Amino acid sequence: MKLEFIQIDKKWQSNWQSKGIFKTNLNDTEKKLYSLVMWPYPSGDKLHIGHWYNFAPADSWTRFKRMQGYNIFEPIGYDAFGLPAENYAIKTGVHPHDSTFKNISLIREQLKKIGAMYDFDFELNSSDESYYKWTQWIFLLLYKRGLAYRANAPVNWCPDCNTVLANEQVVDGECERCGTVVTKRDMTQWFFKITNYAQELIDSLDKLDWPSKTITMQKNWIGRSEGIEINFEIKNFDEKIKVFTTRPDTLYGATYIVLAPEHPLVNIISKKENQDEIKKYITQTTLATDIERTSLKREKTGTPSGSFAINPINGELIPIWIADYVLSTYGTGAVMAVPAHDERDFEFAIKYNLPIRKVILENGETTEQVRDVAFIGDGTMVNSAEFDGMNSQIVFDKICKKLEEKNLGKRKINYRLRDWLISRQRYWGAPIPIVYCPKCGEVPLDEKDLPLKLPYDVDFKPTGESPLARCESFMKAVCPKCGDQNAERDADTMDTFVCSSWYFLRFPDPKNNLNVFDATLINKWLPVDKYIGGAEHTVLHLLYSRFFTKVLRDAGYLNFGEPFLNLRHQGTITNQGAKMSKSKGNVVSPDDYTNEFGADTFRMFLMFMGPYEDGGDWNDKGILGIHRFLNRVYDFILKNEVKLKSAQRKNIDLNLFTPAEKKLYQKTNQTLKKVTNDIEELKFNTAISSLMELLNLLSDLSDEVSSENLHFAIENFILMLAPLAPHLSEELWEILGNKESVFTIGIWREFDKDAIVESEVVIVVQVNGKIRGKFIVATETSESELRTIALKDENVKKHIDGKSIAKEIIVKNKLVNFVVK
RNA sequence: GCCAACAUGGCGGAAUCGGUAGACGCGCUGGACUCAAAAUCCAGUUCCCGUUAAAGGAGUGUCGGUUCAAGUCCGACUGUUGGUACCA
Repeated sequence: MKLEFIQIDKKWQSNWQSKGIFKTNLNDTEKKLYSLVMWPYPSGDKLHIGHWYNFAPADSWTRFKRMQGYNIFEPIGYDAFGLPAENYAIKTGVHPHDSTFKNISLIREQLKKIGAMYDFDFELNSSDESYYKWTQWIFLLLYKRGLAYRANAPVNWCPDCNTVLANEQVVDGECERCGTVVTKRDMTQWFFKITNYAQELIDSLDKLDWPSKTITMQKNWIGRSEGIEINFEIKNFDEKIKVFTTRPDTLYGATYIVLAPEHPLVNIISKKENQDEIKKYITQTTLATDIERTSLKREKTGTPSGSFAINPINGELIPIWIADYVLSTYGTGAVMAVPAHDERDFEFAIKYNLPIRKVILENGETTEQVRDVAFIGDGTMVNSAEFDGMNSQIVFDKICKKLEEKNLGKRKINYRLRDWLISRQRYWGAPIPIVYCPKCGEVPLDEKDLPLKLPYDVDFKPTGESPLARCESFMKAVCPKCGDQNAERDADTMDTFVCSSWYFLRFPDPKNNLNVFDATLINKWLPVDKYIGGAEHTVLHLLYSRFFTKVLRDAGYLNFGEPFLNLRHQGTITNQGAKMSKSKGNVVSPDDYTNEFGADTFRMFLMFMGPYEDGGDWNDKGILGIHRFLNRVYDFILKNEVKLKSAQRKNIDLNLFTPAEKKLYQKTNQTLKKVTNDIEELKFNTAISSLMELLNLLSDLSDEVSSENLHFAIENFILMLAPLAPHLSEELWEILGNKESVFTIGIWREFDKDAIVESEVVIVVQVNGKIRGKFIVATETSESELRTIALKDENVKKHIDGKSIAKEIIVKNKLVNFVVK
């Protein structure tokens, strides 16, 4: 039996390919549906369970939509640039280009074994020059629009990967890839101005059909906060300290000011007698890593500057401190400290014995009461002059107004989002299309000179410097502007996320290599209608892709601003509670299962394990259950082949049905309804169990129903099974005598609305909420009748006897409940 | 610490609206077939009491509440998972 399944897989995979039934006609956009999974990284580890868990159910959903009549587009490609290939090369000497192209051909074969509808004519490889030409083109577009700039800034550096990282790639102060503690470096690097789109990236999230968790995470990452920038004068100095606060209502409670150690005013305003301490303090803080510095467990430290600021609202003199709990990278790098109403300031004030002045009272609190924690909520104002007694939320506006009128402050919106640092000091990526001319400075390449090819013969051993810098033939350039022969190229390559954040735009027209960006097909086929992939890309790929799409829209190329209308995440499959990884040695290979049971069993088991969006811990115990089920289906149809083939096609007349036929017909339609709803919502597990129920009923009734009725039920059964177990279903469809594929567009059936209504229902009889009896009646039996029947039940009588009925609850088609005393 | 989600048999998990808890599958037990095994088929399978059956009791993390009725709604707590990390 095993062997047959493998053969059936092969037979239909080659049949589909030779007949080209899954080729998409891109000119037909009438009922277009662009279904996409996040493209895989072609590593040497090949496809793992996680890929299967992403791709196979996504394909099942897409097959279902095809059967429902959609013209579907389901392409696949490879996110081929990146560190693993390069690290592998360093270890083994195999060139990243060679290993990547080899891995791609291996993975392509594995992908074909899933039995998905991928049209490999549309396959993409981001490390191919025909692809990265356009990655570079997008870079130039951003450059021209003032959205790509080079700046010297303290950047995140991974000492192990020997490259800088984007903020999004630093997780808990560690490199997202290798877990090495990230350090800071001052470097001149390329940035994309994603911050220009901060507000729109938040606003348009509301229009998307995305998991709410993902939307919240993106919002938090962008981190919008409304507040005011307040100018504090400094006693005896001309300079002012700009402070950003979201709580202007607490201004009367500000008892000191804090500057980040990196703040430019630190050197200017430090009093002589404090300078030694301050120098010592700054050295000490710069030695600390970001993790140490931002760890909440670490006790706050600081040192006084010796100078004083003037609170603009009341003229009060308050000391200026220097402390590293204030970050130089957010806001203005300086804060007004309100210890009574901010946890961090409170902790600091306690430690250094700074005054704590309450200005907001919690409900029922008195001014005199001493708190042992900061109160950060809203309440009634005290100690705040004319604002006393008012609600703090109202005072927020009043103080802003007052400061703005006096020109002491300006309302501002701050974002946590930083610009996207895209330079990487590595070899295996898309080169940056910029040259540096001794005369003209920074000059972008001309579009017609793209692609700027990545040279093959490069010594890519990591030294902390970009490998391309050591490749003379690459580095030497002619200035596109003045023709100077001594121009130089940028030795860095682009972050792979640049490559992967626009690939969905490339799919509809992958062969187009004109020198103009032609978006005709893109605008027809996008946005992507269904995007399924891991949740780990929430603040990386998914945010960058949205940014690029908006830029291209603003440049007039695209007629849409959001790339993915509907997004879903498959859950994570763990093994013994841990994420599968090579280093932990807990990776489960899908190949072992597909070789033993075939693709249908394996993909169906993945879907049956539990809710798709939950994932779960790997356990292959149940796979035999699915395999048994598919075998039973196969055996059942072979056993009834003769009867099925003798069936005459004729109109169904419910009135002539025997009870068994009626029951089967009803169950078939009920299943059709359930499976249609469930697959649509990616609830594969319950769709499969209802198919199992139908098969159980079919085996019970097959001898009692006419061949026509059996044929009807089985035909529908195979259609419903088809998206889930495509190979076997196609085989069975053929056995039934069909010439066309079971995946013919629009073949899915509508259920018979009249047939799914139950003619009889079980009524439960309760006494005081406890079940004491059941009976079957015709649907819609009247309440009074239900009451009469319920009271006849011997067991019910027993429980009512001797007591009086205080209340009767009768729910039609459901239950009768007697409340007795 | 904060935010969010979740908690159901031996296991994975079902349960559109508050109305029969445990669908479906795994596993297990017994039986049929077989020289035997595998496969397959049939029956049983939340727990306790009873045991041929009926009847009864308990039960969806813990405690409490609302309701004729709570896995489902409300409150508190515990635990698990995911996110986040001094963002002023």
